[in-house]
Amino acid sequence: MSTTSVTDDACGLRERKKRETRRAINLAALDLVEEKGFASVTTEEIAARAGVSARTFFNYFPSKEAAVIGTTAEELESYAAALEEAVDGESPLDSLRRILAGMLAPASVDRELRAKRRRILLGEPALAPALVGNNIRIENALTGALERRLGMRPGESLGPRLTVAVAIAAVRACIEHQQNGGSGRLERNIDQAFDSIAAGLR
Amino acid sequence: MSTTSVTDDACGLRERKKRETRRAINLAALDLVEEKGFASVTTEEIAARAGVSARTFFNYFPSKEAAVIGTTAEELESYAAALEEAVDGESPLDSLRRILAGMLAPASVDRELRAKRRRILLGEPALAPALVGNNIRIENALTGALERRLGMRPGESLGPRLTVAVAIAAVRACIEHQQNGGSGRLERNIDQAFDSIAAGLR
DNA sequence: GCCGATTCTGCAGTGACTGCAAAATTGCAG
DNA sequence: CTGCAATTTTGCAGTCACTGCAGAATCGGC
Repeated sequence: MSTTSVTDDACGLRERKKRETRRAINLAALDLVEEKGFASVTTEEIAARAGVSARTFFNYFPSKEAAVIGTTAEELESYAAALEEAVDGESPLDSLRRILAGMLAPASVDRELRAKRRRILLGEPALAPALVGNNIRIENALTGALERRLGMRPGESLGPRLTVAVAIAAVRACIEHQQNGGSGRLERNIDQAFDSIAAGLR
Repeated sequence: MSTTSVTDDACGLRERKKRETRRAINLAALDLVEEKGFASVTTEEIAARAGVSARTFFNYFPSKEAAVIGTTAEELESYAAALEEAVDGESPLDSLRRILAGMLAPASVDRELRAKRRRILLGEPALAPALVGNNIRIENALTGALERRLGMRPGESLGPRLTVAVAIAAVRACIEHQQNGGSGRLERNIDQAFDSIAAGLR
């Protein structure tokens, strides 16, 4: 009901507190997973370190995995907004390359946090299923955005969903390639992957 | 029931019995999910209907989801073998189109079972995360096969993994498109998707 | 300082999943 | 057939993720 702007305006104190709690739980989860490994961490521990009750933990996240991953609706909206706005001379695939690469790169702000996230999320094989599950959310958000950018109704054409799904798959393939000790460096491989796709795979 | 399936070498009696048990659990799981929905089915029920103890259930499948999905190592190997062998005039992407489409199409044998599987697996949103998780196994198997077909060492190049990941993503996008009430028919959309990819997405 | 609405918390319960050791079953050799 | 070793099944006890519910605490506006 409140007119929450695109990213964030410090509206009520109540809202801010919820964000802080959410963030605290996510950070506690990341730290604990780094210390002991995903399997050895209990939701009670995470809740305790975050300073909330065990029950409140599940008011913020539907599962232990989700608490570690910690993707917020705001992030999704922000990526969607970035894709929705067309940039001159940039194809949808180009935009996706830029946005998805940005999700992985440690940003100027929160540099260490982003790096830590990446290290922990990609270093825990037990999280892989949950991560690809999370990709579905991202795919849906980006598909809607691309449809709007192209002036289409939802589901009108297969095109937007296909483009988004392929782009996400490309990034995921590069990550997987890296984890299996594959050749090359991540950033470079992603560039190469998008070039291959634009040129037409065989 | 004694008709051992197509790709089955009747080795020992012990081995055959394990296969039958595995299959019985999978079928029981499918039936029960169809009757009551995934969330309302317990692993004990599945075990009971399959005629094994609750504990034995977990000797065959690591989770409730896996029991419903029921992908066997033999299936994976069979798909991998199909991809590994090169066919004249068929690019890797073409082979993947043929093989992946074959996984979805109700085969001549087991027609009803395949149809039922498809109906139940795709009709249960709760299974979506597990299904994409399962895709990782398929991706790894197919990536290895394509690497061998191209005479590459594992991880030598990003190419094979990228091709496989994109192909799987294409099929998944078509399914998702269908489930969201999107336009067109599945078979046709898959063809169109692979054509788009071969032509180079933008 | 008071009230309605939201949020937090404790409690009790269900059910997935695991390790362990005894019991049943199988394959094989004598 | 018959014991014997290996494999598989099973029951049991236990841990932990996750849920509904109802009361306690907190917040925002008056």
